[in-house]
Amino acid sequence: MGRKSDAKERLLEAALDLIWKRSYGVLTIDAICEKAGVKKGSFYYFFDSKSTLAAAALHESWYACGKDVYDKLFSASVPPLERITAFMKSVYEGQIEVQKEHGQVLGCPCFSVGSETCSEDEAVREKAREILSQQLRYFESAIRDAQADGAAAAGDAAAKAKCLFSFFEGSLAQARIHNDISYLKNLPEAALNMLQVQKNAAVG
Amino acid sequence: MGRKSDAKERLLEAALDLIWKRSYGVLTIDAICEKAGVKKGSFYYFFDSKSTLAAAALHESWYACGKDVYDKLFSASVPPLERITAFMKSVYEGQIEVQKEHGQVLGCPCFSVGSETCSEDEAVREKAREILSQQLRYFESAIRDAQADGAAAAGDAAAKAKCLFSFFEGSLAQARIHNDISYLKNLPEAALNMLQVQKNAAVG
DNA sequence: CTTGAAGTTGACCAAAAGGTAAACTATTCA
DNA sequence: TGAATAGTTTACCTTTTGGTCAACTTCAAG
Repeated sequence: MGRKSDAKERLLEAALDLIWKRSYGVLTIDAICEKAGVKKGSFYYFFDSKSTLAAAALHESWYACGKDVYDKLFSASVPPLERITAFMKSVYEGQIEVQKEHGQVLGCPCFSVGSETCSEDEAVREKAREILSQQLRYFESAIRDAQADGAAAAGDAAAKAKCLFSFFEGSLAQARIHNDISYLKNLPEAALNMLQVQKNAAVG
Repeated sequence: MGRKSDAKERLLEAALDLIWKRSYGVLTIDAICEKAGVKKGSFYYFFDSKSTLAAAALHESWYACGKDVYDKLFSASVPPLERITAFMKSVYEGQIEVQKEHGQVLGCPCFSVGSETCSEDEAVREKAREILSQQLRYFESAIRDAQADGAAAAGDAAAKAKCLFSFFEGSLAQARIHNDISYLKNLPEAALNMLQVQKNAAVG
């Protein structure tokens, strides 16, 4: 019973949007409230600090959206290396859209925020780490499957996944920093190279 | 003539330290002043905003320190691929020290700040971009030299450099986010792999 | 149609932040 | 010695921010 409201959702959305488009540091409770069209009193009805809200916003964005995308692209029904290339391609295309819409490549909010909050703000830091660790596991299991198929070179799959994921996130961040989508264009191809797939030499 | 002072240097140092250990977002003029042991009036005597100071701090840290390290490690007297592996190794070892001293892997301030300020704060953003672009060029020219020597696979050196540099910065950022030095351990080896050096198969 | 739970509002407060300026101090050159 | 220059300090102001609270509104179940 009682009154209904979507204010909580609006706050989560506003916070994520500010974090993604700008940064965690730029978050103020006033700014979030204004963007969400919610009064400060209501903010404190739902959350007890901006850190709590930000962690919740990252959580929602992953468990209610991002994860589904990963699940689809990394589906076991797709050949393992294709999961990776398809994922890379989809990120590239996604960021093209983002740049068109916002005038800026925005990259991955967890990675940016994770780096920003790594030495404080435990709630946010831990949430970013949690999500990034989950994303890493998609890479790892695709690599393991590719190795089992003989499609990827053998070797420590966890270490390779860390490399590939670092390369991926690093490229995304460069694209954000330089607002330059070209950092993402060769991602699919470069990912395959990293996994040392045997290639048919393209004879000119 | 007039009075002497190192207040300006102390402000630059304090700002860089705060940015590196925490983040750009956490910078406040009061905090910088307190850390530097300088009164706010003096701050405004030397700088006109925190953004100006931060850009100057990044500038100083690169042109008065960082660049020398790159120049030494990427010296033309060293075989090109060794420049890269030696660089990677030195970053790994450097960050071990950083973690020991500060309890945290801190990574590369330009990369963190660049990502944080990419959609505002033009002065800082441009300075971070400038420095990162210069760093990229060290990679690019080493790759070019390695290709000329036949030590690295042929192909678009600029694109390869972007890949390698993204991988490098991505790994550093992961190490920072997870406070986990292991992201950097295999950097030298992984860098060589990325450049597709012909390897002597290690026969067990 | 009332009652209580759920959510909203506006007014308010204290602290922190950005920013200014006039008076002061130290240095050096003439 | 005394300007002129370079840097420092203190006190002050305004705006922004984080945070609280009591009064108010809406809703739905009994």
